[in-house]
Amino acid sequence: MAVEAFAKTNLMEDIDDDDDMPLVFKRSSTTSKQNQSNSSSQKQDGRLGRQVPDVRSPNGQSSSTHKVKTAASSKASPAVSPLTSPKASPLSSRTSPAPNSRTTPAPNSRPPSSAGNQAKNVNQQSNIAPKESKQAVEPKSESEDSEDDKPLSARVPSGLSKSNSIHANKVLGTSTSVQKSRPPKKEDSDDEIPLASKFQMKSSAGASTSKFSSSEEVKPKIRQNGLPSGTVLSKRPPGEVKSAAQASVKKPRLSDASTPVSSKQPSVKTEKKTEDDDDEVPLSQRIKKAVASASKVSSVKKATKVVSSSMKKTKKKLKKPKYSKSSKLQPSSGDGQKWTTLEHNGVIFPPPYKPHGVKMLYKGKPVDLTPEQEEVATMYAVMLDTEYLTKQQFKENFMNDWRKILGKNHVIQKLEECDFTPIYEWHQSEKEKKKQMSSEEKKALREEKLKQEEKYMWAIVDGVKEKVGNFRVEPPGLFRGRGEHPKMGKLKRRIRPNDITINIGKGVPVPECPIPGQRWKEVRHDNTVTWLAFWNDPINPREFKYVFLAASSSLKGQSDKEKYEKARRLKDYIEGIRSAYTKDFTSKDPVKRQIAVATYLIDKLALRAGNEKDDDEADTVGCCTLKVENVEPVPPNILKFDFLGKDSIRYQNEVAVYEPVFKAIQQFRSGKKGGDDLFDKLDTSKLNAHLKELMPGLTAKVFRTYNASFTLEQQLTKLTQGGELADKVAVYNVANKEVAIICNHQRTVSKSHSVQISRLNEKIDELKAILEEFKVDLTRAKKGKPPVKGADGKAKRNLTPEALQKKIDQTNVKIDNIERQIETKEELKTVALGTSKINYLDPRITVAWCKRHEVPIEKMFNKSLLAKFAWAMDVEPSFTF
DNA sequence: ATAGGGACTTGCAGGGAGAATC
DNA sequence: GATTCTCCCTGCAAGTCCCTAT
Repeated sequence: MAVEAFAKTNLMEDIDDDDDMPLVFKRSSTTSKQNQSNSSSQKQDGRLGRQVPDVRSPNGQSSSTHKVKTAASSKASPAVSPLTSPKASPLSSRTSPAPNSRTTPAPNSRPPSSAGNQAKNVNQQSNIAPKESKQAVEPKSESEDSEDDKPLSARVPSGLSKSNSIHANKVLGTSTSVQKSRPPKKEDSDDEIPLASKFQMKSSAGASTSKFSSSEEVKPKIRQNGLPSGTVLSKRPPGEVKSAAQASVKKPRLSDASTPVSSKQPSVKTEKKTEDDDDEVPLSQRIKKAVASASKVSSVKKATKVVSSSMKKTKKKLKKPKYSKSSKLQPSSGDGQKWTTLEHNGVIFPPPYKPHGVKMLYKGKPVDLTPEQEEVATMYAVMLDTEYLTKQQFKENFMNDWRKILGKNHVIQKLEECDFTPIYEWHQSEKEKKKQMSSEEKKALREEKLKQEEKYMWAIVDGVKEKVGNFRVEPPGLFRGRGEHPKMGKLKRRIRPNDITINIGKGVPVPECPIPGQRWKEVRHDNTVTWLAFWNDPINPREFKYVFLAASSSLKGQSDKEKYEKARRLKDYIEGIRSAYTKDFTSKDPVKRQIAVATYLIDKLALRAGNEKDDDEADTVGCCTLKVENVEPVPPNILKFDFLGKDSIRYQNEVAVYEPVFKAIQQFRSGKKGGDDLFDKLDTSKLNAHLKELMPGLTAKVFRTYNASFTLEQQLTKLTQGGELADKVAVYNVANKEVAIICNHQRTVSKSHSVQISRLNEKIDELKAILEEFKVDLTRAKKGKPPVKGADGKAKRNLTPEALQKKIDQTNVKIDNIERQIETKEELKTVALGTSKINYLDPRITVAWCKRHEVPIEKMFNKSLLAKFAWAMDVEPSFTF
């Protein structure tokens, strides 16, 4: 507990430290006051004729300007944007607009590839012949860099769209044309920089990190992670590798309580020493250490067998051992060990139910309910104004579960006779009361909550204080499945300590069970996993709910980095992969043919893999589970996609594909019914197994990351033209939007959307009326006449024609601005930008771009993202994905 | 080879804080 | 100062993919 107090102190210091000063990447000392000072409520894309949402700095300062001209030039508009979208259809200009323009952006909004790309596609035939599919595709060397780095659609030659010439593209995926020159490899990755020197870079780096003095490094005994940029220096670096002894620990079985983690748990102090020692060792050396020790023990450890053998395989196939090193030997994935010491305080439970005593009605009469019955009734009552209550499935499931609590002979028998309104109204008034609380009261409440939760918010992982992600146990409620989920409305019962398994380091105190008289279900000491606790999902008892560290933790950061490194590695293989699947479009082996087409769709359209689903899940599909009815071939070569994907989000798209793909799809469909599997010889494990043969570690989802990050970088490179800070921010948002569209990241239109739009339209009307008056006054002023009286009947000031003209111009600008605002709002009303930023865009692209263009990184990343991407902050400005 | 357990990432919605606007 | 708007955070559902047992 002394530890905790101590750590807390440091935490507070660190927090105090971090907030106010923006981390600004500068190339010269002149970096822009001007950058920061461009302030207005909106920024616009002048040429585009639309606005881009404002981006605020963490202190809330708006950084937009009204005079964004170059931000996204006409070229920048997605409507005419070139090349990067995987949805970009070769026949885009021919494809008729789909009913839902949001979900079918590609055919209509994607332009042909740029002239440059056409040129690049001239020499299509690859030097690299398609490999036998049993062999990993040869990664191409850096010097072979070609257009194949691009997402497939980015490479689709414009000739097709212009001339509808499929033949022009027949060797799709095999081009080796020259892409614009890249920086030398050594600049590409900071992986090769020894950790120690990275730290030096950080602490002595110029403007961007100068506010963090190196003295911070020696400050805390327990270093703290999970804070934004300010704490970068004191956190355990993502690339850190365990010491030899740590790395050699056997991977234990989950249930193995005798996990051979060092039996003598070091105190935090001791731990710190170990850490510090390790910190002094450059990453490369530590990797060697880890390799040596890992190889020593692996042969005798049962649990590590698989990993070891796959490592061998990997090493053989990989041309670039650095990847195998970084992805296989670092702590988060090496021999399976994720941590050496782990301390935390367990989880916090929701408060027990407090009965309110408000009686619901049954057949118009008040009913007495026990607290337990009332609790469930209240869960339902508070949802009266949601869509769920229009769904029969929800009501049925609810009633079935509630009935169990009411008991067989309860007066309440039929849901239709229930009137929950009194409880609903009580709940509404409680909400209103809460809303009406003064800000002091609210603050006090918040602080009280924080005080209760503080101890659960942090874990100490290998001596580093890390934020815990979800330390609150989920409260009971009614299950809100998405789409038509068969289990919606079922009661999610209360989770108790004896449902929860705790994972914690050996030799440290087991978290106290916060509910007196109860105990944890189990305590494990499994250092091969990152979860701190889990319980069985009451809705799907076969599934689990985990408590993990927060996204800002080193553990998460490390795996995040590995994810992007893997995607980045794909660019070295993509050419071979594409030529391999292109060849297989016409393979006689139906399995090969299906794999080829599926891979093509995943590559081209960023589809998800599509695992099989049970009957008790919502009926959604991904690539491998597409049904015949989900893909309609429209001759000569259009595929119309329409299906519900993850979260029951509809995917609608019309894409022109190459003839062999089109034919293959027709063939896969023939003789099948609408509900039959399109890829009947395929599932995700077969597909992924195949992909792994092409590139170690490759799975379907890597394509999504690759295409998203690649598109971002392409768009940024293409669209950034200097200009004001706001222009650049606008460019970034345009690029971000491209990616969101590719990935089909949608959101529901906000309730207030139409109100907002009509308000803006009203404003425009008002301004137009004013404009007309000014015009009349101007004509009169030119004739030396006084202005007409205002709408209020009052006389107006005499103005010179020049002054009036100025007013007219200003009003026109205002009208333009609002019109763009409307356009942007409409464009983005169903597009969610955040998801791609959080999950798909390699933050190093953004950071490097910010550094190159002197954009403060917090214009792009909010506080959470800064913390999550702490590992990416020291990337070189020359970084390319 | 396959099913299913297990661990982790990805995704959307809702609510609240605080900034912007009136 | 009140109201509106935006953005961010949190919650938790729903995916992916690996691994092991059969």
